Amino acid sequence: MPEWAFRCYVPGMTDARRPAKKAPMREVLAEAAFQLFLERGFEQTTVDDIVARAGVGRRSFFRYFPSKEDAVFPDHERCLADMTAFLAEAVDLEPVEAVSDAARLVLRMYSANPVFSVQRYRLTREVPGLRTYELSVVRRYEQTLAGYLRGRYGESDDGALRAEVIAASVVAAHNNGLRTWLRSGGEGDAEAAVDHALGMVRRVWGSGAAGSAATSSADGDVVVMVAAKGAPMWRVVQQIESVIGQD
Amino acid sequence: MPEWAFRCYVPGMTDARRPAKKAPMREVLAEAAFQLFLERGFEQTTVDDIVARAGVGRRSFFRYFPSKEDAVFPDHERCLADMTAFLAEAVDLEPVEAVSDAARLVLRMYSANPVFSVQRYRLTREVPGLRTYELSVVRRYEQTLAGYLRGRYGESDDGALRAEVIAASVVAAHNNGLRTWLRSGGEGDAEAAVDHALGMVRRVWGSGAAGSAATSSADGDVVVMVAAKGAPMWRVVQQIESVIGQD
DNA sequence: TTTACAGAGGGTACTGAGTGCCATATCGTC
DNA sequence: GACGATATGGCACTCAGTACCCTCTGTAAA
Repeated sequence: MPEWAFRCYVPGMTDARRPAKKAPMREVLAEAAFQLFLERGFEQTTVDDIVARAGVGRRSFFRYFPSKEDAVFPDHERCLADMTAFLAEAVDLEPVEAVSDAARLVLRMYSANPVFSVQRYRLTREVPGLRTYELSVVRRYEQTLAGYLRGRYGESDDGALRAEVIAASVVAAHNNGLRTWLRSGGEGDAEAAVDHALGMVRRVWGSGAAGSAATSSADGDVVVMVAAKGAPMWRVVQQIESVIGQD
Repeated sequence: MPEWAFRCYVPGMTDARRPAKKAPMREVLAEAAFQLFLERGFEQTTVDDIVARAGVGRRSFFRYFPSKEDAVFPDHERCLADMTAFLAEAVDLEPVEAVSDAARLVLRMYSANPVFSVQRYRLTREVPGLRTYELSVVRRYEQTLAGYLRGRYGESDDGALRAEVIAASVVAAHNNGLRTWLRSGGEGDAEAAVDHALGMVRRVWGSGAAGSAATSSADGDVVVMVAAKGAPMWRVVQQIESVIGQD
């Protein structure tokens, strides 16, 4: 575990990565905590153990991390802020594209520190308390995406419902790709795995899919297509895309 | 809060609802806890308060509930078991239909005790700890659905990915409908709200949608349709459905 | 009837997370 | 040097959750 894993934050939307002349206590604590968690396990490590290794007072830990779990995910707050900022600017993007790109910000945070991310993934898988904590983090991302989509879709056509379902789909697809990469030990191509997973969501829900497809079909607006009886709808969609040369 | 709210469990798949001659301690505890949570708040109520009102020893509380939060959701374990049992039998249903019906089991648990469900909803909304706990419960439902879909879809065509995205969509749609009903104070039609929400998911992901549609179009397999440039894919799907007389 | 046993509940003491309060640096500023 | 602000340490407390052991009660075998 290189100590810079706790210092450098990559999605680089805000003012991160000042060289940090005195190794801020937050990072010292996060590193000490994570090393101990790897050595003896999360539940077997007390906050007293952490502050002892970090050489600081116990009270200081809770000044920087509201709970022991927070020390395992020291970067999500910033990433969430970046996502919010990104979406605030994303007014001209197609909505599903926008939230897909927003999800990619999270992926980039993980893939920037593969070793750390993989170790954390294995740790989180083992500890129920960390799994629950991670759920609450993921939920905040999902609500951020849903809030954005609600704003874009407005009240029309079950906008709120559509926003929530799409947000859930994007998060599920993103996490599927991310976990595939994490299970590989950080060896494969994380971007490709997530792009592939998000592609399925974009094809089903995105308006860019049909839009650019129609544009790329020089003949105009008429689509003629043959569908087999009993074909599932997602396959029909795939078929439309292949007919009109999408993807 | 009628005391039967803690006794009668409705989705009735297993051996529930024995009259319970001596008011089992688990229900006594759940009711005492819930009343206290409503009176003075969740965090302001200690386990000692609960066992004092229930007139039992402190140790007994943790024999029936692994944590304080569990006392707020005393019925989910059983509902989860019912869902698992239901899906184990659902081999002939179309997969998306099956998980939609499975989700309706959860809804039925809520709508069986409207007053209790609405009070719990308001309580959960206020208490971060309960929100997090609820997330972990919802996640278990979602994983149950995803596991079933994985089994149905197999390894082909990104089966695992599709399973997770659909499970997430179904859960999101279900929760949207459920929350709509809960926010209404339990006045509206819960089934209708959830059916409507699940309909959107079924139309997009279900194979029954395209299947029965193609079947109902007497002309055969050829679908001719006109799509406007830049139309969103979900609207294209809607259009296909209306063209071939679906829904 | 006595004994053995099992299962439900009660009691006590302990660990450890998280909080509130106050004391103590440390640092820049006037 | 005085002063206020911010960062940190120390202490005491509450409370959730657990380990261990006790009592009681009902039941079945001897």
